[in-house]
Amino acid sequence: MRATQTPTIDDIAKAAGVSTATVSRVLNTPDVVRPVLRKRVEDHVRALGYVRHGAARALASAQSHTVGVVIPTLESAIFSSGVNAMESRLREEGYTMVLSVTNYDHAQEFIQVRRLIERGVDGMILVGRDHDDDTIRLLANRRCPYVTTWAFAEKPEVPCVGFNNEKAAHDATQHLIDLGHRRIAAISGITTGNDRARDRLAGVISALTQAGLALNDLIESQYDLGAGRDAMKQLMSAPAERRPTAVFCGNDVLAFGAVLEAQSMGLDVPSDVSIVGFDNLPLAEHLRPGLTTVHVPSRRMGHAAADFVLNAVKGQHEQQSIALPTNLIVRGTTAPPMGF
Amino acid sequence: MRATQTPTIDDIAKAAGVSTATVSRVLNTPDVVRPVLRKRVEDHVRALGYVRHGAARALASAQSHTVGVVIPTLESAIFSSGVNAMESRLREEGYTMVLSVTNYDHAQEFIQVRRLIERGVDGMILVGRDHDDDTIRLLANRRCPYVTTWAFAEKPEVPCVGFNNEKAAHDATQHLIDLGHRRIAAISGITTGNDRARDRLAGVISALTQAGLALNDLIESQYDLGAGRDAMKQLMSAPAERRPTAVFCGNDVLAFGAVLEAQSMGLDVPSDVSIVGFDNLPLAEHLRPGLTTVHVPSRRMGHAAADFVLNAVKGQHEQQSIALPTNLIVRGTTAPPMGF
DNA sequence: ACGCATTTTGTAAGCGCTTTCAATAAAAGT
DNA sequence: ACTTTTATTGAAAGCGCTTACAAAATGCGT
Repeated sequence: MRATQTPTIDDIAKAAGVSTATVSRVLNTPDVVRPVLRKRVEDHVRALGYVRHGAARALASAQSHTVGVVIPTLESAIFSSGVNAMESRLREEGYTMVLSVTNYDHAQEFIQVRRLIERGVDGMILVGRDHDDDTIRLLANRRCPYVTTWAFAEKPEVPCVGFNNEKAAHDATQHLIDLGHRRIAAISGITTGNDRARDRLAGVISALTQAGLALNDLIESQYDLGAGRDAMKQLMSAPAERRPTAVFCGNDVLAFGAVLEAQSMGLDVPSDVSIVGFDNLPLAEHLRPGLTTVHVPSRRMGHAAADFVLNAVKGQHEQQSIALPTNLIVRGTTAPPMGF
Repeated sequence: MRATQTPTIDDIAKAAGVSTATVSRVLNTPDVVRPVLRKRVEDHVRALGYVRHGAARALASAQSHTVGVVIPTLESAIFSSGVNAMESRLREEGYTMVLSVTNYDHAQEFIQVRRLIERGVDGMILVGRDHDDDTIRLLANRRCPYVTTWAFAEKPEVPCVGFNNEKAAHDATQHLIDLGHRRIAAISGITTGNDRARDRLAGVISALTQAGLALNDLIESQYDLGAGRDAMKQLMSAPAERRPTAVFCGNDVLAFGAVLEAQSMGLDVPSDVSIVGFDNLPLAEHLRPGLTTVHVPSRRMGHAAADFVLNAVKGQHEQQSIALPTNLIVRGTTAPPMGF
């Protein structure tokens, strides 16, 4: 009579002449039930087109087999590769990714995290070390395992699987200094509420300071091509003797914009101005000239972050945070300053 | 005694001295309960830090407030903007997006769809018109509302919110023909199991045929920069008199690769070879020269697709499929062929 | 003040599954 | 052959919530 309804575990049990407990077992721990029975149940499962009811499972077992991922945006390519890696790793392990976007807003992040907890995610992956106290407190109260990514700090207050933004930016800047640049400017992402942008900028400044230099100029800008171009235009319109000979960009999108704008202005990259980016997006290697940039192991990081939460979900507490290496990839957009 | 446990609706009910039904009501249909009581309950909800249990809700109400989105990949920027739009629309409506990736594989897609149904999504958004019969049948059997995107057909067998890939490619090709090109080649995405790629190619060929021309050359390639460059190199290494004077690229990533490769080979774009892309990714406008490409309203489409499923979830069946317009954006990579 | 319609609340029965615990069957000792 | 272990199964109690339905409270017209 309920033929049209979607079949439940009871239907299978009845059809196979076993108890619901047995059906549940062949579905979850097959090796614990006798092959004869297992086979019989499996046949009926197939025949009836049975599909498990996730909510019921989650309610009964207190596990949703779901992990929340909260990122600033999906618009740019910055996070896509890492998120893709997380998804595939989670999927391999039988988990489903629930994705939320915050638009770089901590208040939004709190709301998203809350929602994900409502959805009953077993664990959570966040971006960056900076979060509302509320967010972290909520996670802790609900004992929701989580890990932060795209950043790493020596004495992290939160578990993280990421890389040292400051050091990476420091190295990139050092490369410019070593090349002989003295007037170095930066186009940074918006630093407010964005620890990655802040750390990178700090790295630039520390390298500069260490070399007895000061930042030539600084523009904070949105992470998009147009904004990068605008910023570059502004930097390059300073009088020649004060104009930077090298520009550090907070990410590759900004750097692409900077290169393109410089070229539009009739400037040669790198002979008129050197540019370094951050992320090593696929385009970086193909652009003419190739973009010197910091390679970020986003795929590895995505995998590692997924593994980290999954371990935590499975009871592995007290895991060490993981620092992944970045490395500067020198291509064609950097060279010694003119006349050096 | 269960102070450390996460509070349930019963705890709230007890604390506020009302029944669980009332608590449920202030949570779901607040205007149906007297202000005094509502206030009292809300206070306790806040005080105890109560968070709804999604699985229990879903089980009891047969609604998860969740929508599944299944896309080929997150690696390239092709889908990110549309997915971002879906997410924000769904979120606005109180729904959560569950994202799955298929890597352009229909069998994977079936598995993902199945998993999402297990997770109890209320609706689903897929990409393209082509799917395994199993997938469509499963969706139908489970009465799971869904919509397909990034494609549109006049007499669609499945509901869709998308655009006409064939027509768009036809128009782009016509543009090349109108410019005077006669030797036109195509770098297509892998057409196997990809209706968008197939439709675009069909559009190219139909425009060509209509003009009494045949495709000069065709290369199917992965959707990535490197593959685009390789394909372009191959096309351009034909003897000058047979070499195409214009190349249609199945998407912008391929087109970026083609432009970059042509330039690397010392060819001028567009005077030596014209190139058109498809998608109008942000970079298209900034590249030098600007890429002539088909603008795809991915944001609008994402919103519309989300609205479509949401309506379907709310009982609006029999909705019309929606065709969104694309339009050719002529920039600097196309010009009449040399000596025309 | 009274009866009726209407609005608010509470009672309790599930939603579909997992899992404990006890019961039974099979295997292993002696 | 007879106990003791061990491997399989089933009965049934929830998991935390929603939602008929019934009951109680309120409002209204007269």
